[in-house]
Amino acid sequence: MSGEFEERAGGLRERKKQRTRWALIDTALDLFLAKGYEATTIDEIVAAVDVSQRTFFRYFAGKEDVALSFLAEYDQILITVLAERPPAEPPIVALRAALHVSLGAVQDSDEEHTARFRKLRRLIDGTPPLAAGQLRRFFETEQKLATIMARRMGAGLADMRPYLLVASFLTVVRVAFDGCARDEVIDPAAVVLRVEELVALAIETLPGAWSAG
Amino acid sequence: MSGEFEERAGGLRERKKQRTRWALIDTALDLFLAKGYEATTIDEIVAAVDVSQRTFFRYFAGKEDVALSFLAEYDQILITVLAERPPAEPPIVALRAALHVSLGAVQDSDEEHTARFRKLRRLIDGTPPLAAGQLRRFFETEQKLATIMARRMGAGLADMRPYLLVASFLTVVRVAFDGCARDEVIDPAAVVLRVEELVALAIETLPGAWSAG
DNA sequence: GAAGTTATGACAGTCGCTGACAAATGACAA
DNA sequence: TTGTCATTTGTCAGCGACTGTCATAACTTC
Repeated sequence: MSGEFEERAGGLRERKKQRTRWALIDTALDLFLAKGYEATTIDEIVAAVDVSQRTFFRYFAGKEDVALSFLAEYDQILITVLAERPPAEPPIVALRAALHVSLGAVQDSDEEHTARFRKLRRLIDGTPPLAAGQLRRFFETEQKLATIMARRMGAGLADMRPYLLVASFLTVVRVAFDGCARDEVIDPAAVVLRVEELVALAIETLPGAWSAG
Repeated sequence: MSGEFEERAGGLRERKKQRTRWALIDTALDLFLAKGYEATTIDEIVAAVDVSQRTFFRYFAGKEDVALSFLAEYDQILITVLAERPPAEPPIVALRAALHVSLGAVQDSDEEHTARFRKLRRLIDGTPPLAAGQLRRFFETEQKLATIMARRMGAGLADMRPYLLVASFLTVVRVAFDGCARDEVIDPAAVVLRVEELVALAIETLPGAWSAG
């Protein structure tokens, strides 16, 4: 399911919008890969899709956004699932479960969507603005997850422990993605595997590494 | 010592350069605080300092950089000190020691520099581009520290544990800064205290939080 | 004080991005 | 089908960040 959005055909208008949206995304990704991110202009993208530049900026917040926006879906899954986890569950277990569902959605993507993941992954390495953008997305998700976690843990506003836990958890996930980039692991299934492996490694080694202080 | 750079007067030329540099930084910070970051144009900054726009971009990589660049000094301290710590020391102890030195440099700043910290701190909250920029700086420092840590720990390239430790450590520091921002703690001394407190809290609680998985 | 190096200014241009208004297009009811 | 309405799109004009180029000015060195 490359997106539960264009499936629910809300009408011709909505369908058309989704079509341009994905056309812009795919064209942008291809151009970015072919000529480089910075060397590609918005004008080239919109010319290829045959829409006006103004329309581009009605769909996306900026050049960076056209490449990264479709990842937001998975952040949302993470947030939603964590919020619905049983409150009695240990925090780290709940986080891991939410991550598992989110990564599962990545793995269940159709061919088209998998191709986008691959392209984006190859693209982000060696494109600092995109790497920075992804970093920002992680941070935004962290804020939302931390709020949910604080409620789960019944923590007061001054209690930093939920923030600490969520932030360090997402950091592990991010490090896993970075590692995949470094080792040129681009297949979504392989990436997913590696993320969960690193979370397991973190659970195994982090307590010891931190408690030596 | 607001910077070990302008102290070592390398000649008239060098002194003049440092003077314009700080003039640009201070003017920018003041304007950003007065009118807002986005509402302030580079033209306004350079007009106030009476240099050309072109000169501005010879000193700084961009609008964001003029506000954040002077923090780089402290990242550098962190890196240098970690590299010089005795290899036998437990990793977390070495990180903590390096952090202590870096934060010590912040506390030992002169009045002028302390004022800059305050301004920047007030500025970053509610200015997403600057917050994102700081996030990026953290990430860059993380990469460098991780490399040093990998060498310290005698870890191979595939071993992610040094990355994991450094990244989670810097995340704790970052969360501490965020907490200061949220609670409007702007005094450098208070910020420093809070960061070290949160690191202590993390050492106390993170192992337990992570090992429950 | 002359020669050489380096910083600065002026100018022109590209590109990302936005506001405003008019034209086109799909939605819906008569 | 047709007319009305809401929404989307294109056009245009403009701002501001940022860069390359080249001449000029400033410091440095001998």
